[in-house]
Amino acid sequence: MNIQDAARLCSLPRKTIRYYEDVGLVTPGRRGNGYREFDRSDIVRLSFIARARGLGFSMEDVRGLLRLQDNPVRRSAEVKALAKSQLAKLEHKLSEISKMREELQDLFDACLGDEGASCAILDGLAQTK
Amino acid sequence: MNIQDAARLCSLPRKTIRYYEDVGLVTPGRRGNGYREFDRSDIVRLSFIARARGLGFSMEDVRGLLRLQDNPVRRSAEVKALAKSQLAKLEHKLSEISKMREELQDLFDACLGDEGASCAILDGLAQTK
DNA sequence: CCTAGACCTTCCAGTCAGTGTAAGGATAAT
DNA sequence: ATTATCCTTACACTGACTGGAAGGTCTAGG
Repeated sequence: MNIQDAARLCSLPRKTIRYYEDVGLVTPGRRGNGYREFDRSDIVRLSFIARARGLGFSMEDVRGLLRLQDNPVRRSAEVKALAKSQLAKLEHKLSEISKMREELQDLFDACLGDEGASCAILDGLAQTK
Repeated sequence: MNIQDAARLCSLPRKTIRYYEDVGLVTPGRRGNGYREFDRSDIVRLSFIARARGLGFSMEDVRGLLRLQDNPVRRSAEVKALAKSQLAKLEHKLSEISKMREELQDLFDACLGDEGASCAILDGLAQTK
C-alpha cells in the first residue's frame, strides 16, 4: 500500500507519516523504486500514534507508550502512570484556560462595544495594578 | 532603568523583552553605551503585552490591541470583537481538552494498573475501530 | 590602577510537532 | 507519447520564545 492509502486509513497527513518515520516511530518497508510500502501492522501503529496524540500525549510520551506496547512483559501499572501524568497535564491546562476565559469574560462584559474610544478591555490590560 | 529592573516590573524574562523589541512591539530608548533605557511608558506597554498574552491572545492579536490602544479615535466595538473571537478560541480549546480528558479518564479507569501486561489503555489506543 | 563579578550587548541555534514548497523520479491512463 | 497523478528528498518556515557563546561595560573593593 502506498502512502496516500495509508494516510487515509490512519487519518494522518502524508507529511506527518513521513515525519513520524524521520523521527523513528514507524519503519515502513521500501519497494524497489524507493516508494514506501505500508502493511497492516504499519497502519495499526500509525493509528495508535494518531490516537495517543489525539489524547494530547507528547511525542516523547508516545514513544514511551509504543515501547510499552512493543514489550510483551510490560506492567500495565507503567502505562497507567503515564496516563495519570497526562491526565494531570490536561487538568492543569483546563484550569489555566478556564481562568483565562473567566478574566476575559469579565473584561468583555464590562466593555460597551460601541463607537466610542473608551474601552474597559484596554483599560483592564493597561492598568498598572 | 536597565532591562533587569524592567523585567522585574513587568514580570517578563529579559529575553522575552528583547524578543518583543525585535518584533517591533516595544522600542525602548538607548543609552550611549548601547544599553536599553526603559521608562515608565515602556513598562506600561510591556505589562499590557504580558497581560494580553496571559489571556491567550496571539502575538498578532496583541499587535492589533496595541494599535487600538495607541489610536485615540478607536471604536471600543473593535476591541470587543477581538475579545469575542479570543473568547471563542478559549472555549473551543476548553471543549477539545475536556473531551481528551474524558476519553483518557475512561481508559484510565478501565486499566488495572497492576504487574500484568494486559492493559486497557494500550488496547484502547491500538483498537482499529 | 587593577581586578572580580554582575551587568549589558548581539547573534546563532534549538525547542515542539509538524507544514509548505521546490526539484526531480515513477507510474497509470489515455 | 503525453499527461496527470503519484512518489521521493531536502530545506525552510511556523509561534513564541529560550539557551548559550562571545564579547563589551559598569561598579565595588583592595
